[in-house]
Amino acid sequence: MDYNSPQVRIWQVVSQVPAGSVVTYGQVAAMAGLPNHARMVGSVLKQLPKGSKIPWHRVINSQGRISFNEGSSQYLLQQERLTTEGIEFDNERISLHRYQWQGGDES
DNA sequence: CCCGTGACGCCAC
DNA sequence: AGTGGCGCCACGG
Repeated sequence: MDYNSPQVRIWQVVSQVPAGSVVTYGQVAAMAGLPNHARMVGSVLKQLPKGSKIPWHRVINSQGRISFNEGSSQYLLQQERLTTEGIEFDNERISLHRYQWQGGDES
């Protein structure tokens, strides 16, 4: 396993996002050293094994919305988890201004 | 190998 | 605010 592959770096970034905060796909890509590769983040998260501890639900799109189709079981699961962590939805939208994680937590 | 698809993001209308 | 086009690129057929 290549511990410096794009997917591993993406996992590492997402893993650092604290409960109660969110990050956008593009932001994760940039933080992982892959600017302009937001799509890859979605692709990587999609492949996560189902029992994964990685907090994939804290990743939303740049509009502050969940990227699954509204009403899908996945959408509901993500929304449920975020709500549980204290994140508020304003008409299906999350205020990035209030919840977006700004990193700066590096060691 | 070519092509459609997609958990994206930006910008132009 | 909605729609469409494009850049990006991993995946599956």
